Order: sequence, then C-alpha cells, then structure tokens
Amino acid sequence: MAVAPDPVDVLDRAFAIAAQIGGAMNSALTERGLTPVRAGLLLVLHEQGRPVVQRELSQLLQCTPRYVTALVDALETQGWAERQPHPRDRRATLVALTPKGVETAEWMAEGRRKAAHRLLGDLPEADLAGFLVVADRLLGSFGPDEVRGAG
Amino acid sequence: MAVAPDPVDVLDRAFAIAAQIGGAMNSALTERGLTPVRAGLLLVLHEQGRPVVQRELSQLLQCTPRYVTALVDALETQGWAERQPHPRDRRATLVALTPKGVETAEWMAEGRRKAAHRLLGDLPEADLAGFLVVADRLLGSFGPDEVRGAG
DNA sequence: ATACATTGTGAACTATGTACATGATGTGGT
DNA sequence: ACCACATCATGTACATAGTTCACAATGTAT
Repeated sequence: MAVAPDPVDVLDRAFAIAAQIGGAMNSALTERGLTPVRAGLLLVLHEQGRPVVQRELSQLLQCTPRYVTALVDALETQGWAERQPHPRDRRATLVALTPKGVETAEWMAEGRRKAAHRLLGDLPEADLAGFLVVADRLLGSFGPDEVRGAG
Repeated sequence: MAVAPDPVDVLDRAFAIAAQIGGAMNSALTERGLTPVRAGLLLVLHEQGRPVVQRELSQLLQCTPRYVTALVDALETQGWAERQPHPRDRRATLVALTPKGVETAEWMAEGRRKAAHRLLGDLPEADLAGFLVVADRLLGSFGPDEVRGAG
C-alpha cells in the first residue's frame, strides 16, 4: 500500500528538521545572552584554541571584516572575549576567549554532541559512514576542515 | 580499517549541506531580484492557488501582520503580486500573484524539485520512506501540512 | 623616500522583523 | 438604532544583522 515517497517531501522534512534544531539551539543560546552569530564566533575561537586576528575571523565566519569588529565589540562588552595587541603587527588585533568564553564554548560543544547522539546515536555505523561519504561528495570537500556547521 | 563515524560529524555535514543548498537558492533568487523571505511569500501564494488575506499570510509565514504589509509592498512595487479589495470585508486586503509572480513561483518550485531529485533521486525508496517516518516523528507532525520548507 | 597593500574602524545604508498607536470597518448585545 | 468590542491594515519608531565606502595607521617592497 505504500506510495512512492517524493524526494521533494524528504528535502522539505530535512530543512524543517534543520530549522527545528536551529530554533532549539537558538533558544538555549538566547537564555545565555548569546545570538547565533556570536555563538559561532565563540565556537570558532574555541576550535582554533589560540588568539586569532580579526581579519582571519572574517574569513572563518564568511563575513566582512567590518562585521567582525561589531561582533568582537559585543563579545568583549559582555565578557566572553577580549582584544589583545598583536606582538609583531601593530595594525592587527588578536581576539582571545576569556575563561567565561571558554566555559560557554565548551557548553555549546557538549550540547551539540548530545544532540547529535540523541538524533543519530541509534543508527547503524554503516549508515552514518555512508551518509558521510555522500555528504562529502556533495560538499566537494575531503575533510572536516572545509566544513563549518550550523550557521 | 574504517573508524567509527562520529554523529557530530554527521550532524555538521547535514547542516553544511542545508547551508550550501540554501546559499545556492539564495544566489539564484538574488539574480531574479528576490530576497528569501519575499520568495517564501511568493511560494505560499502559489501553494494556496488563490488570493489570500494579509492576516492569513502572517499566520502562514509565522510573522507579524505589519511585516506582511512591508513584504506585500515590496512584491507589489516589483510586479510579482497585487492587492485586491476583499469582496465582502472592506477592512481586509487580498493579495494575488501577477502572471510574472506565477511564473517565478513555478520556476522556484521546479528548481526545488530538481534539487531534491539530484540529491536524493538515486536513493532506494525504502530509505526515503524510512527517513520520512523518522523525520515526522522528530517533527511531531503527521502530515505535510504542518511542514513548511527551507526558509 | 616613495608607492602600494593591509588592518581595523567610523559613517551611512539596506533588509528583516518587532511593538505600539490609530483609523476604518465588522459583529454581537441590548 | 446604539454601544462596546474585536479585527484588518498601516504609519511611526525602533532593534538586529550585515553590507559598502572612506580613512587613518601601519607594514612592505622598490
């Protein structure tokens, strides 16, 4: 009796799930006084594990250098990150996480890990591996470095 | 030799794919002079297949009635939609697609269909059906009516 | 020393979306 | 018919996300 599923429906559901997860993450972030983009900046800084120059952040976040200035202003005002002078280039500014910023970034990474396991943890490994192969082919990438999650 | 795949990686890829598709759609829309939200309004009007009152649009688009006014202003100025007086309620305003709007909405629907088939067309039907079951359980919905795609 | 490139930021702008107030209209009770 | 109240669209004002352009300060190569 099963009618053939429409790929359009499948894609719609995929987007709906992404939107729902994004919304849940968004709520959790808002409770901590973070917006999604600022949270992204925190995560990037945490991934790098070192102070990063604003110019480089603009490339990592795929936004304009000007907007990085605004983001860092906000993060600095609220105590998640701080500016440091670059030791050898007086034009550049290094951005580093504060202890509070590190703690929040780790809380986010943990939340992401939990969500992934809750959603996908019961799937057979073969299916996950297969998805990764197809996904990377679709993305035209050959490693996790080119992939930046969940805008 | 295959190492166990990390569900976090899988979730990251899923978001990355969603972002990539969204970006591609966005570029295509920008070329036609549309923003994503305005395109969404066009699609909703096309799905309904009839003139719709602005109040109802605000519910369909999950935004405030005031913003619908602004969106319809934009769509009307650029010739995709037009306002019509409601035949029985002189407070209300009906919004209808122009021929240009219908054509663009069909172009978008066709693009979505093509993308879905390109991405998912070679998967076995059983996998697609299985995904739909899980997806609907995750979304807490029991039909396509509650699902609105890819904003 | 001169020419050019790069970094971060001020100023101004667009797009998205909100809250509040208001005028015009519909609706239900008496 | 009249009054109270709800509803529809919109003007005004505002907040956030993110952009372009201009510019001063600094680095770099000739």
